[in-house]
Amino acid sequence: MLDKTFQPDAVESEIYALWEDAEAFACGKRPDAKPYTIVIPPPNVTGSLHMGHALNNTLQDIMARFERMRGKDVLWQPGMDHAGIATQMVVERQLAEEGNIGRRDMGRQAFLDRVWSWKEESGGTIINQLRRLGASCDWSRERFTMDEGLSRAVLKVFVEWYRDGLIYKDKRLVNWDPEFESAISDLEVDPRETNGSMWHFRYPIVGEEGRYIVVATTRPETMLGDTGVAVHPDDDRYKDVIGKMVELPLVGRHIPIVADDYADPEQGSGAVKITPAHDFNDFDVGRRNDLEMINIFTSKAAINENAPEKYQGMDRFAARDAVVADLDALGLLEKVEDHVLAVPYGDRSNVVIEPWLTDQWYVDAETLAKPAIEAVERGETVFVPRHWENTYFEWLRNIQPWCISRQLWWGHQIPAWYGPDGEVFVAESEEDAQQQAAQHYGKAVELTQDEDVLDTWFSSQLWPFSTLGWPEDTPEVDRYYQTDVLFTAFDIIFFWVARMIMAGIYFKREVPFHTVYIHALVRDEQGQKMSKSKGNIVDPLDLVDQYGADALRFTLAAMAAQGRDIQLSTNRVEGYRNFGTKLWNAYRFCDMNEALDASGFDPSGCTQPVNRWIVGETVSTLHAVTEGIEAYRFNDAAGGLYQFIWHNFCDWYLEFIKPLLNGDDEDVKAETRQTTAWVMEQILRLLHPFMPFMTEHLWRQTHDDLLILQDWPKPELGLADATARTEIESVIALISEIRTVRAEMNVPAGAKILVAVRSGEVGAFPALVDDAAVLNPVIKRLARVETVETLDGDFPRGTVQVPVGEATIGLLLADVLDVDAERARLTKEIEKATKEVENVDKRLNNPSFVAKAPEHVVAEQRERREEYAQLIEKLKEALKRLDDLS
RNA sequence: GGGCGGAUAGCUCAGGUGGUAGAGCGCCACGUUCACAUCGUGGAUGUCGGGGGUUCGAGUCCCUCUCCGCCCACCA
Repeated sequence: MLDKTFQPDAVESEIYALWEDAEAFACGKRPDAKPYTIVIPPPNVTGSLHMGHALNNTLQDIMARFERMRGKDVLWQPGMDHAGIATQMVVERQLAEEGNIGRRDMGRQAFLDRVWSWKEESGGTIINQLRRLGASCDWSRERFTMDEGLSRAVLKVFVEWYRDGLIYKDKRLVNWDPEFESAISDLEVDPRETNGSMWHFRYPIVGEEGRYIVVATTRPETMLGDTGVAVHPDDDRYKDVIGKMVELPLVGRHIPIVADDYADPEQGSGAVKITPAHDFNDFDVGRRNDLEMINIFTSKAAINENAPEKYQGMDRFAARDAVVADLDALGLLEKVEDHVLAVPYGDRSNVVIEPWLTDQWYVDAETLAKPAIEAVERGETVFVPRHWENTYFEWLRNIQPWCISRQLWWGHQIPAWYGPDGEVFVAESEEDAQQQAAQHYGKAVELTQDEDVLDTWFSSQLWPFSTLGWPEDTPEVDRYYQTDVLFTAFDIIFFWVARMIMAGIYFKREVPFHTVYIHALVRDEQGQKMSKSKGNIVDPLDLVDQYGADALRFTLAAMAAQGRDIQLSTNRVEGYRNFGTKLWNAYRFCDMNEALDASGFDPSGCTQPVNRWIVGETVSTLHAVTEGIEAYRFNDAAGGLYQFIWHNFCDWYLEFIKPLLNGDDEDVKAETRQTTAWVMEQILRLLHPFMPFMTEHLWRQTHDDLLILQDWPKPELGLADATARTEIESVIALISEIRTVRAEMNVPAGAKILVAVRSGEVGAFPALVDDAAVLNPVIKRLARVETVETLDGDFPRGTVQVPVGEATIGLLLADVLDVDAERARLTKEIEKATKEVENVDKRLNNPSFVAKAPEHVVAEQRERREEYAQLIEKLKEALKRLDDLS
C-alpha cells in the first residue's frame, strides 16, 4: 500500500537511474523512426541552475518526452559552453584568493592547465542539476565547446570565412574593457542611466586674444586627446573661425576648428570637441577631416605617455577631477550642469567601457545576415510567438561588424600566424601555416600565433551541427540536422539565435531549426528580475527539495503562456504539488478497489453511461493535450490535464463509481474497474511529460517496463458518446442544484433529505425516480437524498422548489424550511433571470440584429430567452405556492 | 529618436478565426461520508486602462490618449 502522499526525494533519483540504466534517453534506438532533435542551449560551465534554466529545460523535456512517446527517434543534445570571460574570471579570482601569482606571471600554458583542472573538478555542476529536474538529455552525447571536435569546427569556420573574405583584421575603435583588458562586442556593453555632469570648457582661439570657443563634455579627461573642434558649416556664429586653430588648454597643442555636419547647432554651444581615439562619433569626424588620432589611455584606462606628464599614470577618473580643477583654476571652466547620460558598462566586469583604438578581428556580419533575413522572411524558421521576428529583423538589418577577438587566454586561440614582417597566415594548423609561409617567403621562417582567443559565441553559433560531429561527415549530422525546435529566452536572440541561423545557412545550406520558441523571463513575486545583488533569487533546487521536481515542472509549464515575464510564486508550486497529491490519492483509491488492471479492455465496449462518459472525456483531454503541446501552448495542455484529472476524474467520476463498486451488480463492477484502470493509465501517459517522476513511479506499481518508453495514446475518434455525455451532465446538474439549495437553505451538511417529483414530471428524472437504475444510488449519495417520492398532487407545505431543466424537483424540508429565507432566495433568483431576459430582449428587439446576425446566433438567443422565461415562471409558481401555504 | 510588449475578479494571470468573461490562489459559510484536510461542498467579487470608430454585436478588429515594462540607437 502506498503512503498517503508522494515522497519525491525518496524516489526521484532512483527513477532517474532506472531511465539512465535503460538508456531511455539515448537516440538512435529507433532507426526506422523519424528523428526529432533539440539542441540544449549550452549552459556556461561555470553556471548553476537558475529559474530560467528550469523553465527552458522543462519545456524542452516536455517536448522530448512527448515526441519520444509518439515514437520518434529523439535526440536531445546536451552540453556546455566554455564561457570565455566568465570562466577565466572565476579562475583568476580563485588564484587571487589563494594569494597566488596572477595569470600573466604564471604564463599561458600553466594558466590554461589550471582552468582545465578547475573545469574537471568544479565545472558543470549544472549538468547534475538538470538531472534532478528530470531532463531526458542523451548524456552519452554530452559535448563541450572546447572539445577537440568542436574546436576543429571552429578552426574550419574561421579559415573558411577568412578565405571567403568574411573575416578580416581591422584597426578601429572597439569597446574596451579595462578590467579584462580585452575588447568586447557591442552586445556585451550595457548602457546604464547615470546622473553625471556636463562640463563646459573654453578653448582659446589662437591669434584672437580673449576669444574662446566653448565646448561641452561628459568626459573631461578625454580633452587631453582632443585633436580638433567641429562646428556646423552653416552655423553663422562660427563661420569666421573655421580653419583657425585653438590652443588646447593644459596640453598646449594647437588644433584646428573644422566644419562638419556632425556638429549640431542646437546642442550646447554648437561647437564640439573632437577626440578621435576615444569616441565613436569623433572617430568618424577625425577620419573625414584628417585629424590626428592620439591615444591617451593605457589598457587599464590610466593616462599614458601621450598626455602631459602631470596626468600620466592617473586613473581616468582621477584624471577627470584633475583636468576639471586645472581648467577651473585657469578660468576656462564656463559652467557645470547636471546631466543624465547612459554610461557604457561591461556586462560581466561592471566597469565603464572605453572606446579604444586597437587591431581586432571582425566578421562581416552584414553579408552573412542577408540570407538569414531572407530565410525567416520565407518562413523557413518561424518564431513563436511570431512578433519576435521583428526583433530579429531589426537587429540583422542594422547589423555591425562583429568583433570576435578577445585578449583572453581561455577559449579558442585564433588560428592566425605572423611572419617576421607581420605577414599573416590563417590556417587550420600550424603546419599549414608553415607551409603557406614557406611558399610566401621562399623559405621556412619562425611564425608566432596570434595571442588572442575568439568570442565565446563564435563557437556557440556552430552548436546545432558541431555537436553532431561536423565538420566530419558523421551519420549524426545527416540524421539529426536540421534540428527541430530551439527553446530560448529573448535576451539571446542576437547573441546566439541569429548567429546560429547565419552560420547554419552558410555551412549547412539549411537553417538550423524550423521553430524558435521564445519563452518568458522568470521574475520573482514582485516582478523583479532575479539577481544576486537584489538577493531575490529563488533557487529551483530549493523548490525541488521542498515540493518535488514534478511540482516545479508542472508550475512552469502551466505558466509558460505568459508574455515576457513569469512571476513565480511558491504558492503556485505548492498548489501543483497538491495536484500531484490529488492524483496520487486517486491512484490509491484505484488500488484499494482493484481498479488498476485494464488488460484486454476495450473502451469502446462500455455499456454504462458513467463509463462511456469518462472514456469520452479522456479522449477529448487527449486531443487537448496533444494539440496543446504541438502548438507549444504548454499552459493549455497543463490546464486541460489539471481540469480533467482533478475535476472530471476525481471530483465526479470517482464519486460516481463508489456506489457502483459497493453495489452488487458484478457486470457493472467489472466494467467500472476496468474503465477506471484504463483512464488511470491514460492519465499517467498524458501527464508523464509534465510530471515524469510520479507518473513513472505509479506506472511501475503494476508494470515491469518503463512509462517513458510507452506509446502516447492514440486518438480513438469513435469513443465520444453524446448520449452518455448528455445524460451524465444532466445528472451532474441535478446534483449540483440540490447541493446549492441545501447550502443556501442551511440544511446541515450531514442531514439526508426527502425529495419529491410530481407524477407528470417523472420522465425528467429517470435515474432519480427509479430505484433499480444504476445511477440511482449515485445521485442519492452525492446529493445526500434519503428517499424520493412521486406526488400526484402539488408539493406540500415546507417544500423548496428547484427548477431543473424542464421540470421541478421538490426538497421536502417540512418544518425545517425557513419560509422567509426561501422567499428571499426565490426573489433573488427571479431577479437574476429577469435581468438575463432583458439582456437577450435588447438584442432580439433590435431588427438589424435579427436581420443580419447568423441564424444560429439568433436561434441561440431565442432559446436562451425561452429558457429563462420558463425558469422565471417556475420560480414565480414556487413563490406563489410558498405564500399560499404559509 | 525607432521599435516591441503589457493594462481583464483582492493577487498572479488565461482568454488562436468578433456572439456577450474564466482559472489558480486568496476570501466567506458549511463539512472529520470508508482515496485525499497537500481535502470536500457551496458562495461572493469584474463600467475587460480612458476616449472614439467599424459592426446587428468588440475583452477580442482599427484610430487615439494615459500609465507601466523592455529592446535598439543616440546623448558635445
